[in-house]
Amino acid sequence: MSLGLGVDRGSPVPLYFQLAEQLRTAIEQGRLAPGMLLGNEIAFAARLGLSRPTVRQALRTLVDQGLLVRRKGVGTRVVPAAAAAGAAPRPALTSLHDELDAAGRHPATRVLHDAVVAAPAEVAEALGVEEGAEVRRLERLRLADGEPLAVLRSHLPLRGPLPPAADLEATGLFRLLRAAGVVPHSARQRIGARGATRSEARLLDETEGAPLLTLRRVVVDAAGRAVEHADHAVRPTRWSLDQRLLAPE
Amino acid sequence: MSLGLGVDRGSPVPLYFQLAEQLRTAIEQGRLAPGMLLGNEIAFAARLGLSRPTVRQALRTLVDQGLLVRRKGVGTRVVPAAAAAGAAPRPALTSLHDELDAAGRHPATRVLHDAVVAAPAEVAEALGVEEGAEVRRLERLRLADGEPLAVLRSHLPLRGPLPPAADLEATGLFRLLRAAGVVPHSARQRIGARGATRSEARLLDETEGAPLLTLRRVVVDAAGRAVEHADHAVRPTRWSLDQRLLAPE
DNA sequence: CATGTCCGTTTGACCGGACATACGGTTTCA
DNA sequence: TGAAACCGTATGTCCGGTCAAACGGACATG
Repeated sequence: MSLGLGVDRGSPVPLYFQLAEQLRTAIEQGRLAPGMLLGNEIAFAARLGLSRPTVRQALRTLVDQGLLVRRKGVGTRVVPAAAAAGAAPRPALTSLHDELDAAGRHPATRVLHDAVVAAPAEVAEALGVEEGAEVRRLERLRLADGEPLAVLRSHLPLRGPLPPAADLEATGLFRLLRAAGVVPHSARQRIGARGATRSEARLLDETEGAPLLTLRRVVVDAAGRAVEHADHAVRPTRWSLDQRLLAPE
Repeated sequence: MSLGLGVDRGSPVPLYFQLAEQLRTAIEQGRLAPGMLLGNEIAFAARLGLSRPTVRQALRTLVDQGLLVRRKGVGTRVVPAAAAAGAAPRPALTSLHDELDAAGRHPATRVLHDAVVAAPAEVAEALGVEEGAEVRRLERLRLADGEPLAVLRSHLPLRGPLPPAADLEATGLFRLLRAAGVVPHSARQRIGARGATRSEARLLDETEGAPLLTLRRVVVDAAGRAVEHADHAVRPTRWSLDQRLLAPE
């Protein structure tokens, strides 16, 4: 095979994970061409000194990510386009702040509004609190490289110690929540578009009615408690969603 | 447990799949409350007359879908919010036509343009053909319940028998491609927004500059060959993207 | 009273093997 | 010559078991 495949049993990193990572980089670097590869899981496992379940676990993660395709009676093939598509795992619940950070676009935040208000009907239902119950309303302006990027409107349930407003200008909301022990688990997200309101236009340096990308999401933690109800409006000329989709079987 | 759990060994449906489906419906119907459930995989497996790996395979699919959370030394818990979020598997590469169909919104299509043209630079690169090579350019107007919904612009590589234009008015492009033996495998998608051009506005019954949701995707098949380069513009007042996101570990 | 340690429990990782099923090419038969 | 039957091969499913790692509470210690 001449690929530098081989696992380190001394490492605390699970064997299946080591193997998956090595295969992924091999695919992305083009050292693994399309065609019948990795032929025969059993022989492959024997060559690596691993058991078949372990090898299968590694292959499965790559199949889940669309890098490999398995067919019964044939074998496991590499999807060549995966290399071009780059390392894009499943669409994940990410933080806009961290995303900008990772892209090297220097995020910054200005807190426009931060107060406890009575929950509007829609927010109350999404957060699982009674209508009119007190929630924290947060409105922020997110900038990237100094340019206005998005208006972020959030409603948070009043639970536990809340992050001080000052910190919100320094880092992202998700990171503060996580530091406070609130771990986001999953979210429902609706993506749409609409024209900018007058105030949004002023904040975002756009004209009234200019097209904005909208993200409405409800984030919950592992216990099922609502963490955040967000309603964001983003300048589509400065940011867009990039996703990788897999066809269902 | 008093849940109607039990697998049918006579069925051709895999045991782990039967179990996963039963657990999923139990969760969605609220028959499985949060708290420590399914306690102890080993006992659970014994109770069902299955082996632990089989049970774990069932649990894993549900964990992947965000319905369960496992913690070492604690157990496997049900995520209650999942019930509210509904049965939403990972974001999949779906067809707009089929999506409307499933929602009972009676999709229809008008072919506005269908011709072989020289590939523009961007399209050529995305499709993996040389710039200026011949590709099929397709422009369609998609309607839902008789109302204009989106302008669909596609570029298809000239390969194999192409679906006749007449069929395009009757059904979706994906279904025709699949019938022709071209199976979509994965796609990269970019979601944005912009103002409607004059011609789009006329087609969609909007005003010029009205905000539109844009989808740009490159679809590839399992062999890595590009299947379609699409550039769609959708009326956000009539349709929006609904997704369910999972937090990474 | 606070802190650190031990320990039972539960999932995580890994191994070996067995049989079923689907695919693709070959061989055989009409 | 064409189509049907056959067979090798690969993944899919399922089983049994072992050891490690992490969590949470009880216990002992300073």
